[in-house]
Amino acid sequence: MKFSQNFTKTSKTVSAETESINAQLLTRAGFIYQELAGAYAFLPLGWRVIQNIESIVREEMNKIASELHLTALSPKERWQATKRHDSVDVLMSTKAANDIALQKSTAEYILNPTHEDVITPIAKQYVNSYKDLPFATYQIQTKFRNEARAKSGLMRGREFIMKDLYSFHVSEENLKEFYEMAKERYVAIYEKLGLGEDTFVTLASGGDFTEEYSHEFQTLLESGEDVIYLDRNNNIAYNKEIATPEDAKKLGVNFDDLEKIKASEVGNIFPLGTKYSELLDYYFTDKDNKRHLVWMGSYGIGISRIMGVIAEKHHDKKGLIWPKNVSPFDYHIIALPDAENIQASEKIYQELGEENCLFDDRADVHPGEKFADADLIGIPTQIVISKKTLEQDSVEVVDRVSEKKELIKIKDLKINL
RNA sequence: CGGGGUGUGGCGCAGUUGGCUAGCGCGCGUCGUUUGGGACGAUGAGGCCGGAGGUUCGAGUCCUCUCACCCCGACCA
Repeated sequence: MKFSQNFTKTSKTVSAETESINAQLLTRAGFIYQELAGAYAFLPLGWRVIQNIESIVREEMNKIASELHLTALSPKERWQATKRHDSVDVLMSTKAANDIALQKSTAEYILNPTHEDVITPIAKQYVNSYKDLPFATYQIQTKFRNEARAKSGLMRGREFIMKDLYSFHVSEENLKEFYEMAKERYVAIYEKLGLGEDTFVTLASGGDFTEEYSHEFQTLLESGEDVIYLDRNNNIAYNKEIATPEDAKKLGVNFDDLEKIKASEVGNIFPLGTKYSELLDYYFTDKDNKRHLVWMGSYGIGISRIMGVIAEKHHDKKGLIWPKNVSPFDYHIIALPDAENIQASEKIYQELGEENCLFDDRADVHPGEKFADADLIGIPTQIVISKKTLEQDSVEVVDRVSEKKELIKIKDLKINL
């Protein structure tokens, strides 16, 4: 993409009210635009990051489930059926203004905060036999939760993008098996996202979903919203909300030796058991023609929150620093002004592939501003092209992190990158 | 939901005990100069100060209500 084709701009300043690093940097760099408290538009550069995160998630999820796309709206009856209509306080609902005005209907629609209540009736329509179980399906979609207090930029929104996976089984054992498989896929995802080293499977309460446990994936982060109790060597972690000396003992670790450290939840998995199938009368028939409740699991990953977490973790004074796998582009071509340089750079841009490059083709912008913009946007590899480099048939390849510069012959560029 | 804070051109801000024509920086337009780390000069456009009501000869400034956003806490399926 050419810089001149991107309609957003970078900014040197951001409101003094904006405290969170991810909101500051992503806003200044033109990745996101705040529409209201806890709801952000993803601008072209930001949307590419989201899509990169999504494709990493898809790659792993497709190994264990099929992708679908559920509705964002649902009838309120869906939520009444599971008794969550009145118990879930973050529920957002809407009515059709015109229906109200014309007194045609008073129907209330829910803006889905999650989809257990929605997917289960669908599963029930198609899968009623042990022969069709187990199965799993997932989607990536915008969720709506009326958080009492939206905060910290992308970290806690009222509208956010989430990957949610649901699995259905004939037995607890079968559920557990899949649950472990999902856990492995999650580990692989955070690895690919460049968060692997700092992300720990963390035991947490089952919350509203289940009386049992659940597992969270917590990424160590100074600005995180959670505190976890961690034993790095044995790879054991608890969420503070449930950590007790007794639990620690059960796992053979000394409670007092656990590291207490701040983290941000980037995913969670719940063994739902038969809670929802009971509420929604979801049974399957076994081979002896006996009816049993379906066992279910639910597995989430906060896509947009991950973008926030990455921004919080990977930046310096100058701006963002994207891990290669999620960076909006592979290369940031900085063509220093002078029409000739820019024209010459055009060929390199084509050669490296328009899809892979952000090409700063602005002819009327000073070098310093281009460098500052590139550092702020944070594409890991910068390619500087100037009269100086062209005289040597070369470009200067700069690493965003180390600032190491290397002169590379244009003809060797593809080999060296 | 409790507590604290902030709303003034596109963005970031200043605006004195109420006073005259509401300022500054960035950005934007035009002209010229400039081009390896956020250039310079000239010139110009753009705001009835979140909204409603009130006090006053006079309100960005004081009062009441309200909306929005930010921060701390509670909550977070």
